Amino acid sequence: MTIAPPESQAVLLARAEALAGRDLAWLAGELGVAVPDDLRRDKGWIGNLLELALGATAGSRAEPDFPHLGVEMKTLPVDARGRPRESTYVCTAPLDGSIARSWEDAWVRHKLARVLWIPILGDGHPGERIIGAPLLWSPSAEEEAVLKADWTALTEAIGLGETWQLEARKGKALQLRPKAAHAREMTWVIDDEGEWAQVNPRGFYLRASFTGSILKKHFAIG
DNA sequence: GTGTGATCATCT
DNA sequence: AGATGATCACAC
Repeated sequence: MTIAPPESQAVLLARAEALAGRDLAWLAGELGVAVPDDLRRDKGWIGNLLELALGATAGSRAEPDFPHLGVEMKTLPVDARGRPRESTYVCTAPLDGSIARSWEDAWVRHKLARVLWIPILGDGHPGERIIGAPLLWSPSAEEEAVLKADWTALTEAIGLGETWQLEARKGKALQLRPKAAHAREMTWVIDDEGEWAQVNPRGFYLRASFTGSILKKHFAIG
């Protein structure tokens, strides 16, 4: 079953809102998709299911999920208290020198310019998890300032070849984490002594505390 | 092999 | 329990 791409952000949001409160087993049934018993071997199952349901087109290409709308969709697993259970993957971190020269050009910034967050409630059987109320979001001035500061610091460390600094402890909101099939997978970088070196590929992730603050800001009872 | 979708597994 | 580092599946 294929769903046509939404013609506007309003339509996209309306579609997402119509799914809120449903469980994933229901949605999978509507789409003719089998529900796995757990996500160990289907880590992207929820994300792919929601993309299908909302009419995303980009697939695994390096584009927003809704290219014509400039919107990226991300599911966000949350616990009973409404706090994100995991960090959120944003995109691959370029370690090879093809780094954007400014935050304005950064891939991370474009990815996060407009995001449709879809909270997924529960941590039990995938089919029993509930689709939450969606949030069509753009970073506030303060949020963008934090992201920019983190990105600048992390990018600087990459640019200087300080490979030992490419660890998850850095960054208030944005962090670098391994992003590969396994730890033996390597990519080439030039280290701080100008020598070629091999390191595990990294990706940019949003800390759960950051995505949690986004949800809290928009859904907290005033 | 790289990028997209993420969660798992382990350590502190 | 929360964070860090490791890992799984699929498309191209």
